[in-house]
Amino acid sequence: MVRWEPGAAERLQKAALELFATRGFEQTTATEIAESVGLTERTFFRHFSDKREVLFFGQQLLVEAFLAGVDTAPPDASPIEVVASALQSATSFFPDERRAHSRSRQSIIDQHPALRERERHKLASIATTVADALRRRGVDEVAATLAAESGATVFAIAFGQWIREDEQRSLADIAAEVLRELLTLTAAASARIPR
Amino acid sequence: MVRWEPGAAERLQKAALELFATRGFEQTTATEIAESVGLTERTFFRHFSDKREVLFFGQQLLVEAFLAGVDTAPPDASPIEVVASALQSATSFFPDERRAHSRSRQSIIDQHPALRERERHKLASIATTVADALRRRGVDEVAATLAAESGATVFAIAFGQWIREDEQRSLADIAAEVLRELLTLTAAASARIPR
DNA sequence: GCACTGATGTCTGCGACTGACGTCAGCCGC
DNA sequence: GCGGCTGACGTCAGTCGCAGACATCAGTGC
Repeated sequence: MVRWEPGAAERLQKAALELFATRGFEQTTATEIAESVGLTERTFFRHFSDKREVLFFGQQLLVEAFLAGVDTAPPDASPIEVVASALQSATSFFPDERRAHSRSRQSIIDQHPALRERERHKLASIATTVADALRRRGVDEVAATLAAESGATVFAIAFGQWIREDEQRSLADIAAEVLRELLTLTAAASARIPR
Repeated sequence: MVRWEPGAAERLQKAALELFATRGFEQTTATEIAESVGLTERTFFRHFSDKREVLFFGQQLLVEAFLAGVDTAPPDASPIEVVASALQSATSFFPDERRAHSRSRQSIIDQHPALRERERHKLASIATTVADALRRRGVDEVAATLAAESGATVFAIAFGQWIREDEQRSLADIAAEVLRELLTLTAAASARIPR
């Protein structure tokens, strides 16, 4: 007989997701989430630094997928090529089986400005992490930031498209196309904006 | 004899800036800010939706500067050219006289994750607004988002460079160079990442 | 057995924010 | 010039997010 059920954080996250979906984010208190899985509010805040964070539990794995993609890029790859590699690695983190789950999770986030703010922050911190990794490869400050932020933008756009109701393509395919569109866009401008 | 001094929001912002700089953001309560200018906490929250927002009072003018730049771009301009125009317009919003003030304000923001989160959110909402304006010009969904987010990234990088201690160039000049670097980066990749 | 650790509960308090309601100068129509 | 209306503020009371301090006790190692 164990004193506590294991996996408290996971149970809290699952319960939070359900409660947010039914009652809404603001109408759900941390105490309710905790007690619905037999824990107290205090324990909730031991696992998550704030109430919003419960929705982002596990994101570290996505960050690591990005970094793995950076590391597997060939040594002579240009910054954007490295980012393309990171995108391919990161997108494989979302197989089609996760699509439905991602959709419902996203619909909660989209409904609450505070959650969108946190989501943006998470994306930005991924970009920062990727930029650091690029700098370690010798890419200069500005180029590293530009490339990493562009990658994050491409990821966000592709993800948004991936969870649309009528979308069939894989996230990786969509991301590759969006990146291609970015290159097309800038190429068109490059000819017309002189030094 | 007037019942209240005018410009409550401005006075609150000024007081908040000073208190945050001396005591720190978390160590300053909304009540303290309000009472330091002869108002109550309740009035503080009537002017600002939350405590962080007091630092971003007036940002609407920056958004309008971006939009003005979008509107003054020639009708046949490519999306990135429109963004370049928006950047030139927005950067003129920060003449060199504002550099010192921007620096001290930024040092407060940089010290508190919650404030950085809000700042990111503001930047993202600027990008969203610019993307909407691009769409109204007939630019398609993905291209509009990509161009607008790229513009926001360029702005953020340029702004960060502009407030460095040893920096002498104008914000507009820095932004133009950063944008040029983005085009160079993507051009290099465009040749090597096939369709 | 026995000390030690780590995840949890309990208690308590602060501060961010909100809704409801009261106040009163200035403006506006008559 | 008078009465009603409005808008900016104050007052009061409440909820909830979040954190510090300390107690509890199953499991683990010795």
